[in-house]
Amino acid sequence: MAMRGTRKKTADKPQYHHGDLRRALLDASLALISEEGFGALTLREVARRAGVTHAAPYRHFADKEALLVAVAQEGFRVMTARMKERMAGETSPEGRLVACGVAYVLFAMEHPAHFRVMFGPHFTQPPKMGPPGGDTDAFGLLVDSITQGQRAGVFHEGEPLMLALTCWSLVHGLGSLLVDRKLEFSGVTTVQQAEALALEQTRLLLRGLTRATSN
Amino acid sequence: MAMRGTRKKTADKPQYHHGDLRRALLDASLALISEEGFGALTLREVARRAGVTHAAPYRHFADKEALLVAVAQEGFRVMTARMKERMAGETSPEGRLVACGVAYVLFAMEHPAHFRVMFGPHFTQPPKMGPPGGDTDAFGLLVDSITQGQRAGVFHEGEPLMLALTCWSLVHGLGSLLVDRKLEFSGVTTVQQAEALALEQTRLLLRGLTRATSN
DNA sequence: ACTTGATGTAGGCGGTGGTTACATCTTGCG
DNA sequence: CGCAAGATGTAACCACCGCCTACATCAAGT
Repeated sequence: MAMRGTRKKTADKPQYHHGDLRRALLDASLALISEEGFGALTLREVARRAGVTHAAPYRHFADKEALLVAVAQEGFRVMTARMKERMAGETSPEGRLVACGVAYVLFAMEHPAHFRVMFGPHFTQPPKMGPPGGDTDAFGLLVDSITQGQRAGVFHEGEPLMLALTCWSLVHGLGSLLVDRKLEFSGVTTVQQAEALALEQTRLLLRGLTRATSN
Repeated sequence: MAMRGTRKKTADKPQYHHGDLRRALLDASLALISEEGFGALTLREVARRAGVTHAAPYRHFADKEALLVAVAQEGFRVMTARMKERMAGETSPEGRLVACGVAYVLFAMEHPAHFRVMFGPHFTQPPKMGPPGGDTDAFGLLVDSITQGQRAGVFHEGEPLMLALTCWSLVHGLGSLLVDRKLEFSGVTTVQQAEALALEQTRLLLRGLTRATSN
């Protein structure tokens, strides 16, 4: 009963069974969440989109939650990388902090499915992140940029954790509102508009963080 | 036969078999979301908790989404009322703005199920809110308090909509993080702690909003 | 070649869910 | 008192899901 070539419509390179099903499953999950929402994420539908049987994913993920955990971890890696990349171009503490926040919002806009999984309420156990300073420690980058600003004397004194939470709240709120399309009434839809808005908002908060200088 | 004593005492309307099934369904939905999460919200389980058959809810809600819409609208009413109540005690523009933000976060902590439904991503059509100034126009309260502060000369000039979006982002982010239990690592769990944190955060942002002179 | 392990297929089991059609009961009213 | 109308119960339909087992296929090493 050899039926070969059933799944591929075009005779692409005769890959292995699938080539990299694990990657394909992750991508299918992200596309599915982006297009149909979190509630539509189903192992069977993910397999369908990847062009395999509904049992195949179990060769790569123990169960549905394991798939979600993988998505979340990948999300934290990508987000942290984006932040580092964006902060690298800035030298001043203010610039680095703003870049950090803008990167967060940009990540939400460009990877909404990752964002939803990472911060959504559907985990029995929070996916463990790497050690402080690791490639998933996004929050550490934020705290560091604040303490550096304080050491440089440009930021107000105060508990760094609390200040970091404030910054996080701001960008997480903006990111969430954007991802969930609650700001469309205000005309903010494109990535560029979101970036501009993030820039304005983070600068406004920055004004409350910095010491006596006017402006 | 004894169906009279099973329900509430405040008989504002003649009560039928169940008394007020509509109310009971809403309450069951809220409890279910709070306890088991949004994904566990199922019409059948809601009916189960309300003590009726799984088809009974259709006498009160056209479908599952209609139930959610009702929850969301109620949420906006309650949130707006909470804001007004909390802002009433304040006279200064700064005080009113802070009260507005703190009320938002408190609402999220005290009504997490409402909050999730109101701002969650699972609506085919956003539930229509009442007219500006109505009992569901929470965002209007925010914008008003900002324009009043500008008129009084204590807030920085600038597009009120953009400033309002910034305030909204901050409190929405904090509310979301609290509701989704992402701040437990920092030890913030109780309502009082959340209120204190909201107060600090809004005041920090306020410092960026106010003009040079005042503290 | 032949074995072996990873990978994917075929099919099924037990269960849930939204929804509808129709029967039954309760209530308020004429 | 009896009945229409509304509120709830019963039963059923159909789709889908998560997970599991048995089996086929393929790539590669010896």
